[in-house]
Amino acid sequence: MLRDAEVTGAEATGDWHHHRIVPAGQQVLAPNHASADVFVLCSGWAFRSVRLSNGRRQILNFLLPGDLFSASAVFNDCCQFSVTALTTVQISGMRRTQVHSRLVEPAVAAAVGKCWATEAQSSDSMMAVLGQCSAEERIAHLFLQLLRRIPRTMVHARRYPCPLRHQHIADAVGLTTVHVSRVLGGFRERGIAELSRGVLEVRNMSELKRLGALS
Amino acid sequence: MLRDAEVTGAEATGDWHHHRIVPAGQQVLAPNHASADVFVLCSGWAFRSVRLSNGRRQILNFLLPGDLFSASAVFNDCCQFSVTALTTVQISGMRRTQVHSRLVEPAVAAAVGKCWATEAQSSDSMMAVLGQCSAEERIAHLFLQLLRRIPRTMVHARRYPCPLRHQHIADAVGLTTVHVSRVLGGFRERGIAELSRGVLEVRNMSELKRLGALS
DNA sequence: CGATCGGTTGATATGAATCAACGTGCGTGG
DNA sequence: CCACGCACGTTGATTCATATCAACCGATCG
Repeated sequence: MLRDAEVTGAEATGDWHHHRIVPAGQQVLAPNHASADVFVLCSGWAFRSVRLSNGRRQILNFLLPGDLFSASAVFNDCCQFSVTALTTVQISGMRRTQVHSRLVEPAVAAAVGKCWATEAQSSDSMMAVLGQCSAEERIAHLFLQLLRRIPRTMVHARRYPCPLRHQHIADAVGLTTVHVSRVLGGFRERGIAELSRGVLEVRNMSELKRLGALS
Repeated sequence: MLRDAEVTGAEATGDWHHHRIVPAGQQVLAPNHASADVFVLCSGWAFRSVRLSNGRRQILNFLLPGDLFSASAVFNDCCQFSVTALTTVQISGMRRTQVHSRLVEPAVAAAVGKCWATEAQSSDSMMAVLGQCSAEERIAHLFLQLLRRIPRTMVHARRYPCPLRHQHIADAVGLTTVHVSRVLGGFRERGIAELSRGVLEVRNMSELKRLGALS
């Protein structure tokens, strides 16, 4: 959990707003601990996940710069998920009370509402994918979701930065790493997409969309 | 969609609040239509679902009396899901603008926030179940979630009202009706639970919890 | 009385998991 | 600079859970 001693930058910005840097692979937020803060990811990639009693892990979503850890954290002080850094990340925390007091500003309320709606839609489509889609469709859908969110400025010649390992994909879409490897091998053979050394290269976007579009 | 001609009760309560009755099996809310209202289920059961391009349907959750169709509808006027009545239902619609203006009352804001947090947690656990659990675990988890929400006053001798058909269970947890039938047969044989003619009878709660508890 | 719907059961097919071996790149320490 | 270990990915063989196909049954309803 966030301990005061770990917080940096609080002095410079006032006590309602502070920053922290977490190296790749480390847990950023532990589950089932109350916190007075609402967190935003400022740089790097992270993911939100839960650990089940059988030891398995479900990745609930991936966090990119600008994402709230969870929009519901605006009203909820104790979250059941954990957040883990995928790359080195920079996070910013704001006091929940401070966020609440600014909710009277219509622009702030609208922004939170929009964030909320986006998250809800994304959860809904993930449930549909996990419940109804094949392995290929699941992975294609995950890629498409990520592609839409990776900033244009980071993309050159359809090569998208994407620091996921097979294990992350497997835990996000409910497959094993072995099967993820086979499916990605198929994508590569068929000239659809190729994930290698932190780069996702899309070779046939329309085929990827055909596989991964839900409706 | 909701047409004004279908709205009943608006005269009695003022134009910011109206009721409607929908018979079992009918669609209550069509996907991808904007609406100026936020809806609450007042009586009966319904479900929220999406239809995929391959024709398959994912039930996202079941709605019981008191549930908002979706908490995010408070800020979002166009939803991608549909809502269908499972039994005859009574619904109430409130003008979104009216809800917004009441959000300044701390009690209202807290209620919406709590509703939001509950929905988010439920989505998260559904994603974990769909991604990581076996057929038995999925169905047990669904039952446990429902049991917690069915009002005590409706329960006699561990017999819970539960108007789901196998098809609804199948679409909610991502299985076929045939396999749902086999799993429920197993539950019956092993004296865990029995679903028949709209009643779910729990015979061994601790075993059901062992199967369906996530953590 | 037939038709339809929901549920059950058996036989078979198939997609993904599991088990196991191997390769490759990379950091670490000798 | 090399040897080693380790994490990650790939591939093949096999197993297993669930889907699919098909037949049948009982209840309900026009």
